[in-house]
This record gives sequence, C-alpha cells and structure tokens, in this order.
Amino acid sequence: MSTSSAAPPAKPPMRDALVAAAFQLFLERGYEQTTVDDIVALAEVGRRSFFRYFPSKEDVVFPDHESCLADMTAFLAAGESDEEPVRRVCDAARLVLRMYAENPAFSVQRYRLTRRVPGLRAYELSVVWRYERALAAYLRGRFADLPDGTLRADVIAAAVVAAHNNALRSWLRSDGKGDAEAAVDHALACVQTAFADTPARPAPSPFPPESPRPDDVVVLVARRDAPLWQVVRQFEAAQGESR
Amino acid sequence: MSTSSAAPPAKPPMRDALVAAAFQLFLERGYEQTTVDDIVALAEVGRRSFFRYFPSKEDVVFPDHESCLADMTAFLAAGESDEEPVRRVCDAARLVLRMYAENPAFSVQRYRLTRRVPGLRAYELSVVWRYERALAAYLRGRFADLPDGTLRADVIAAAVVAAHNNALRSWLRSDGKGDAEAAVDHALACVQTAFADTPARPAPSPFPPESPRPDDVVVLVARRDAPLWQVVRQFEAAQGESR
DNA sequence: GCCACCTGTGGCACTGAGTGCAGCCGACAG
DNA sequence: CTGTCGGCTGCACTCAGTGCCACAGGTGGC
Repeated sequence: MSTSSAAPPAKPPMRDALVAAAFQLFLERGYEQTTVDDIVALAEVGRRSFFRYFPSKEDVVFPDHESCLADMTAFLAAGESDEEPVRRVCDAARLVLRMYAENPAFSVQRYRLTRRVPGLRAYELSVVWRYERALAAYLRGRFADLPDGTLRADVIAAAVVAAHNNALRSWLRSDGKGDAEAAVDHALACVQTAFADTPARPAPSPFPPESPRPDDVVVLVARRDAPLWQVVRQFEAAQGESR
Repeated sequence: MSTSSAAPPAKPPMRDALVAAAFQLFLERGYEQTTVDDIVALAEVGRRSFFRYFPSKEDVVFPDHESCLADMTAFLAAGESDEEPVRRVCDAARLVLRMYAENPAFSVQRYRLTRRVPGLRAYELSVVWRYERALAAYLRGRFADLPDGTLRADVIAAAVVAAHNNALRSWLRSDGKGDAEAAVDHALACVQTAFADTPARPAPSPFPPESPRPDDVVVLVARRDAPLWQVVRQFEAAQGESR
C-alpha cells in the first residue's frame, strides 16, 4: 500500500537491512534453520521490528510482490476499453517479469530457495494466486456480456499465468542467463493466439448449462486451416449436446 | 501413501472422530478460534495423536485429498497411449469433482470455511497445485516431442484446473443444488475444444513472437439435424473463399 | 525553553502450532 | 506368566506471531 504511491523517495533502510540479513542466513544455513531471532540479531534490530515490516517470516522472501501487485492492478484499471482484453492481461503479466528481471541474481537465489522449501512454495502459490485473480477480475469485467464470461476469464487468466511462469522458471533455471523477455513473449504469444481467435467459443451448444433452448441450429467456429475431421467431430459433439 | 494401497479395510475411527470434532468446532466458532487442544478435547483423544493423523491443523480440513491425488496419479499412469491427452486430463479432473460430489454437504461447508479463512485458502492452493502438477507431468510426457511441449502441457493443465474450479465453485456456491457433473462437463468441453484443435501451435518456437497473424476463422451455422456431408461441403466452401 | 504529541522502536510476556522423547497399556506370541 | 511390539498419551521444548507498554527522537504550539 505504502510503497505504491507516487513518491518513492526515502526507502526505509531497516526493511532492506532485514531482507539482506535474512537472505544471507537463508543461503548459508537454510530457511528453516534460520529463526527470526537470528535475522534480527544479524540486522541488529529488535525482534518486534521484524514483524512490523513483514507480517510473517515468509514475507521477507517476497519483499516486492505487494507493490508489484498494486502496479498490476493499476495497470489493468488504466486500460482503454477498446484494447484487446487478452493482450492487456499479457502485458500485465510482463510487469511481473520485469520485476524479476530487474534483479536477476536475487531472483535466481530466491527461486532456488522456494524450490527447496515447501513452506515457501506454498507461500509463493498464494502470491501467484493474487496475480491470477487480478487478471481474472479484469477479464470478467471485459467479458461480462459474453455467454461464458467468467469461465473464459478464469481459464485465460490461468493460461496466461501458467505461460508466464513456464517461461520465467526456465529462465530462472538457467541462472538468469538467457533473454527472459523473449521467452515470456513467446509463451504469451502462444496463449494469445490460442485464445484471441475464439470470439465466441467453438461453442458446444447452449451457452450456460441451463439456458432456454436456443433454436435447433448449431454454430461452429473453426480455424480456417483446421483439419476436416476436426470440424466433423466438433459438429457431431454439438449435435449430441442437445440434452 | 497408506490409504492408497490396494486394501481399504478397517479405517481408523480415530481419524474420522477428529475430522468430525474439528468441523463441529470450526463451524460453531470458526477455524482460527479453534485450537488443536479444543479439537482433541472434544474427540477425547490425546493432543499428540492429532498430529499423528494430520501433519498440520490445516490438513484436517482436507482429509481426503491425499488419496484423491493418488487416485488421479494412478488414473493418468494407467492411460492408453492412443487416447487424446487433453481428454485424458479432463477425465482425471472429473475424478476430483466426483470426490466433492460424493459429500455435497461436507463440501459446501468446507467451501464456506476456505473462503473465509486466508490460511485455509492458501493451503487449498497448495493442494490444487499438486493436482495441476500431476496433470502437467502427464501432459509433458505426452507432448515430449512437440515443439513447445512443456509450455503446452503447463498451459493446458492450468486451463483444465481453472475450468474445473470455476464450475466446481459455482456449484458449491449454489449449496450443491445444481448438477455439478453437467457444469464441469460444460466447462471442460470448452477447454477441450479450445485446445484440441491446435496440434501444433500457430507459431513454432523460433518464429517471431509477435506475428500479427489475423489468423482467420470460419463460422458455420447449420441445422442440428443437417446431414454431415452438407456441413462438410459448407466448411470446404468457406475455407476456399478469400484465400 | 518547555511541554504535549506523534511515530518508530525495543522489550517482555503470552498464545498456539508443531516436534522429540519417554512412558504407558493392551494385544499377542512364546 | 513374561517379553515385546505398536498405537496412544503426557510432557517439555522450540519458534512464529501478537498485544501491551515503555522509551527515544523529532515537531509544533505556547
């Protein structure tokens, strides 16, 4: 909340000192083998102050995610309503990548840490989940008048996050050597093209599970270069969907 | 591990007693307001025994996920190699739904609990994540020789999980009144059709990530009872025009 | 110069989750 | 009757996280 405001002037040095001390100890003796008391002793501050800056021991490992999430939310809120929604959420995901790419060494260290420690993995999941919900909330708004709007929104948000993470992790696994931007661009492009071309889904029959029986026609949407058997199967599936 | 073995003979009654006692207290005074000591007091067992059956307080809320995950893993491992991979993971996801649908009342109660308690939400995420990784691991195997195999696998696994959860949660929000199977079938069908028709993605890896690719589609409208040959001819005609 | 006041900090004690250890008891084999 | 074996229990301990209060330093009013 506080760090997302317009002014990024004097950072509290104590917070950074705690992060530095924590990572030093985490790396040299492991996360679980390091107590909060150890951290505050090294940083030479009171134990109580640690919990003033971080609500939990896990939070010190992800010191910048809170502000990044705020940035993403602001970015989505500032979007023009004529922009392609999927492109917009892909761009939002790139914000997260940028945060990681700003500090490759730190990101790689943290990645190794979260891979090894189950508790940190779980915590990271909850962080990622909040990003995903932000994307999904935006898409739900944009898809509000589409048949399966919330379903589409949730699925696309999940796909974008998965693609982003796939590229990000392969970059982290390479010790931050390759081109992270390019990898994420490629992954997101795949998702974008997979979803941008389904203005209304291929649509098995009725849109919501219980809808007042549309006419007795089926609507198929298929890529122009789709193999014929695929179209046939799609049609047959839609045919069978009558009840 | 122990519950997934072939023999499901005499269940330990103590485990069930603990679950029952825990939920009774969680519902009447809340999760965080209930201590483990309260639970074991109500169940009339020793405190130490609680942690013999559940590694943490959160685990008592999801007593059956461990075995369900084992079932899913077994289901995926038993798959024939000629089955459509996406269909297979959709069917695997249905296993989870079935577990929820077996005990609608219990599932709805738990859903309300996890919605309200951040700690439980986080724990649920780690559970869901393990399902997702199981699906992704299967798909990675099936897509091993495709260009972006792991990317496709991760994205599809995430999409399947998201679709499943979307339907599951809307069913849970309706107090388990509607038809959960139908809702999930519908959601999964959307994902399945969205991904089944991209055997090789639009852009193979080394391609310029931002290929505009208007990526045209054809839209067919046909009577439900139309003969198949008619639909095929219609599709071929649409394919031919403007190309 | 003095006094409220506010904010950031440290110290202390407390709750509650989770663990290691040792003892207890009932079952079962000899 | 006796040994021992596995599940159960109580006890003591560590550590994360919280509430409360006390203290320092800077600020503005008087």
